[in-house]
Amino acid sequence: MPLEPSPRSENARVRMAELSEKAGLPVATIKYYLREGLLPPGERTSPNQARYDDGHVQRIKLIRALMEVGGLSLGTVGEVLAAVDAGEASPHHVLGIAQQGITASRQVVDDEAREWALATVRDLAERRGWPCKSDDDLVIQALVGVLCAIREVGHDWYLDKLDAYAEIADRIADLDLEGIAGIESLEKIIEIAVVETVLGDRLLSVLRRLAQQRASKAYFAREG
Amino acid sequence: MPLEPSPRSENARVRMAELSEKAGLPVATIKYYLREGLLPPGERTSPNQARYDDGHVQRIKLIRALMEVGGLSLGTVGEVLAAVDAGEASPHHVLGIAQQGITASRQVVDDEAREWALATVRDLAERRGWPCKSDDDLVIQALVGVLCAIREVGHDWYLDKLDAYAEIADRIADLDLEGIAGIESLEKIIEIAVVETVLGDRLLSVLRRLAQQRASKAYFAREG
DNA sequence: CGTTATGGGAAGTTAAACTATCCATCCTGA
DNA sequence: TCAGGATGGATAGTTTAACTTCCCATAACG
Repeated sequence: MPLEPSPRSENARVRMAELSEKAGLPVATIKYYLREGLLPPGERTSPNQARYDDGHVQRIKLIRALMEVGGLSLGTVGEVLAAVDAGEASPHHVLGIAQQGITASRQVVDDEAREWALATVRDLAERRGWPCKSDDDLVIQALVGVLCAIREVGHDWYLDKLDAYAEIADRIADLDLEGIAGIESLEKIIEIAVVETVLGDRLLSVLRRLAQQRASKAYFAREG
Repeated sequence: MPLEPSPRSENARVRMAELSEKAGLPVATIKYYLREGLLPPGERTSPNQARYDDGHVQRIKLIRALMEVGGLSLGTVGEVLAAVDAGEASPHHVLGIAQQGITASRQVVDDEAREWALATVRDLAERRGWPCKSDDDLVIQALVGVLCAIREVGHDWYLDKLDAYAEIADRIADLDLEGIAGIESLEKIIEIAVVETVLGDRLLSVLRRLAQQRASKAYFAREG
């Protein structure tokens, strides 16, 4: 057991083996993330040695959370984190990337359907006073895709409730904003926005499932 | 152009080529889905010929929507649809499968963290009057995973808002239930529940993003 | 009755996300 | 100081998912 030098201080500069242990990932995987640029290189101590710190551990945990909980691909995580690091002008843009990454390659082919969806979105946005400038905004595109999918699957009735869901979305957004209020660092704001939405989407979806159980139990008031 | 027999009635029994066209998928892919059992076999017209109907088209569209919009893997789609077909006793169970499929393989390793998350969930459920019987329920497990991920990533503050999000989840669930009220066929109910939640999660997440743009614009009241 | 399509299955492909193996240093404990 | 395990860096190999391609014996069409 030749190694155990660092006195385990709170923000220790550790080497690969310990980073691997703290992060709960095999060394080979961490090396892979380094190669892919998802993880910044360690701090050099000699031409071919390096140390890693708590920032690396946090970064790895964020990567895994975005993948495992948020369902993003490693590639999308890379794009999102790169945008975060770059302090990309607006959170919207960064979140657009994540959104795009989640709602994978679904560009609607049927022109008529896309036209209908676009009109629906514009109407909704106007009713709620939402910004809806460019039709080719990533988020708008995603919404168009979702709307078309719901229609294709034959559940148009569901769209009658669009306004009701939109109102709820407004309340969620207000809540989300509280998490950002008072923070100045743009980079921090963007990271919070990413966590809040990517993980928060999942959180809300699970809570929704639990609430559905409560609701259906109350409604049917029999075995369930 | 040797074929064009069916008079294009509304619910025609078509053959592979036309099914492929209506569904917008290559023949080979449809054959693959048949092999995998995601699609029921066509109606035989001779020992090795078959016809397909609108049910097949709908099924394919559902599969694609669940994959592309809902982000489920083909395997998860298969499990979910099998459960739907089997008229699996409760919608909860079916949705649990989907939930599990979305929030991939994230079983928390750290015992202490899991214990904390479980306690948090139980408290929350009690406050809201939610059912929370078995700790090993798939949905509970998913929630535990999400909670741990949020904590690991260092955004504990986010969890202070758990109750606020839970309240919103309750309102969503009530809305969701409207879509099911009045339908008797259990199988239909389950399908609606699946569509409402898998596609509905995504719908809500996109609406949320749009609402966030509105909210942040209003809050910062400057460029963004 | 010759051409084209079909159902069915085996094998090949592509991409993502790792995992394994090398090897020339490096570092550490005896 | 020096032997042996660890490290950084790179290349090649693995595994799984989701298709695609290919093939062939049988069917259907004109």
